[in-house]
Amino acid sequence: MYLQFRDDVEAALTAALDALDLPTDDLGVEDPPEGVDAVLASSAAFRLAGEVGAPPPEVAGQIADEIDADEHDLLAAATAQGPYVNFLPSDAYYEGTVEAAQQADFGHLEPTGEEVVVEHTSANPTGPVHVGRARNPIVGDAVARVLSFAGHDVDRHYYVNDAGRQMAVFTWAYETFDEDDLDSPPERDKPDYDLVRYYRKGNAVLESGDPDEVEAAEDEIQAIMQGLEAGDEETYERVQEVVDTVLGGMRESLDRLPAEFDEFVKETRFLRDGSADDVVSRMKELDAAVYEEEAWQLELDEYGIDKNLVFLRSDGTTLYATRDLAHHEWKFENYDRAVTVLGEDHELQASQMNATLDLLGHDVDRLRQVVYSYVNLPEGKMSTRAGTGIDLDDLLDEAVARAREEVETRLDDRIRDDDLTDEDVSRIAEQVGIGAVRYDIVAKQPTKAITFEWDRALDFEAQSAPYVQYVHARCCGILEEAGVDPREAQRASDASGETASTASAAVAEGFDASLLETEAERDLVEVIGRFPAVVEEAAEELQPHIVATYTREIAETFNTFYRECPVLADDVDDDLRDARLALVAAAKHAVGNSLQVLGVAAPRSM
RNA sequence: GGGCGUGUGGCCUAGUGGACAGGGCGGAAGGUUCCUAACCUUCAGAUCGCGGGUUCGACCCCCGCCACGCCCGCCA
Repeated sequence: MYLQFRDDVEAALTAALDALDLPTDDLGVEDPPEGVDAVLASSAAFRLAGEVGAPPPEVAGQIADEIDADEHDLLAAATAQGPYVNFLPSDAYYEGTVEAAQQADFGHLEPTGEEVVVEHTSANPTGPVHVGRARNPIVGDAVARVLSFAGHDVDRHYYVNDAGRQMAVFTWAYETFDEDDLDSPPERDKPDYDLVRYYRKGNAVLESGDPDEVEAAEDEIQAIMQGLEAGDEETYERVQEVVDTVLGGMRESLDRLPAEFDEFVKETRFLRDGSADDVVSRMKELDAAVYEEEAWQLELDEYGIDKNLVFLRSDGTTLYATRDLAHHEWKFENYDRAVTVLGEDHELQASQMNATLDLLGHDVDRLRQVVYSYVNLPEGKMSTRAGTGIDLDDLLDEAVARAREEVETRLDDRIRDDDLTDEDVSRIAEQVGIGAVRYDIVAKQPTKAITFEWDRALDFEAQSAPYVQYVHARCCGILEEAGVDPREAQRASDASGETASTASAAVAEGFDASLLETEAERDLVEVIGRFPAVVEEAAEELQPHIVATYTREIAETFNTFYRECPVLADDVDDDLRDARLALVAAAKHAVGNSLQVLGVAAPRSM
């Protein structure tokens, strides 16, 4: 409805400017500040003042006068307020918004038919996922969700680095050492925690072991790398055993977020199917290709990159970057667009790859990156190899434990008589704890640096997931109290909008939105109405934190409504009650679905 | 040294060149016979890193500087 309103405003504005014989290329449509009684406004008068030869307020007046609101159903009036033209919504707009938000799939945009692959996380399978990288799966999953909401056909990929030196080291170490050689038992009974000990042991030996031992190890590591490059099946099997085992453990941790993948794309695939060789041969033909110091390189000066990209070693083997090029050509073949979520330390690489793909004749506009900076500890970086850092599992466990504590202390002075079961307590602890972690990360611009602190990451008050989740629970509480099955309602918002719930449909029947006339109610309708536009913008910009900002706003607005507008009180007239109930259902969908975009659970009770 | 990114009250954070820079935490003071107080209300607190410039108008664009982070391997 908001999007339609925006179309109407643009049409009306264009027509008015045409009638006044003014240029229509800059409509200046924007969101008015808080306290202004309009859904949209235009600042075009500022720029047109010179042309008209009159001060902006006068121009705004002329434009407003030229607009006939009656021509547009959703528009009540266009009024000049100082230099601005404000567009006020009609009753039909409020009615339509509340109506539209009754649908469980509220906020999903029209299918675009565009196939998009979102690659994220792609951490080397060397050990447990730690918090330093946790931004990647959380931001990546949210990006995938927001694109999906925006109507795209989304696949999520994890690119598995199984062909590099790290995995060769790991394989050698795993095959060489025994449990007896290791210093300590695994920190958890999980394969990634088990095997990372071999990786650490191997690296320690390589760094400061007996020279003969190190030399023998290097020979073995080289043999493994050469074997992979040559497509030797036995070597491949040996490495895969380590890769798949560790990856299995990492997946379990990622699933908790949840961050799930449609495909784990292995680097060795592009070695085995010949596509890495193929891209190498085409690169050699490029004008920018040079053969220096026995290695094939690419000069990328024309892209402002003064560092040559080596794409074939002097021993004839490929590099990570080469294989990644083959990987991206594969993406281009199979998808319309590709989004990669990567750490800031990979930016140069990404720009080199972009430049190379461009040289190879690809349309690099189809490729976009979302860059985030790593989460550090107050004492410094986290490292799998060194074993410094906080494991994601530990963070999530602690989050859930603290949330549980919180639920239990609140149990005593609970007003609501809803008899939370032990299962409810566990469910809430899980939803709130993990939600808080996700929200804390997804709500910030990914380029901002984060220093990890327990208390900051696990604050359950104010601008946090629980604040928003609580609003959802309040909505569910009211609906339940009114006789609407909360599980129906819940399922509706979980089902990615396949079917509207019967419960919500029942609420939608016969309400009169014009009864919603207090400021608190109108504000709430207006904020709910913006949700599709928020999804649209977040998808366009690949910035899920925009949705997080929105959830805070709608939560705040709902809380004001909640305080000022009783729904089920005895002295509330039946018609008003129905209208408000519809509004609550609308809010529930807007809040629930915006949380869903972020991958944060929407609890039906807290 | 070069490239990229970040810099908003004590702390964290939002902010398409346009209507008084929004929130939150922490601090101070209040609110629950009423649909969940993980809530709400009020107060104090800002030279938007610094200096220039463009513009009718700059946190936002341009130039210079400072601080911090990341990168600059025939590693991944």
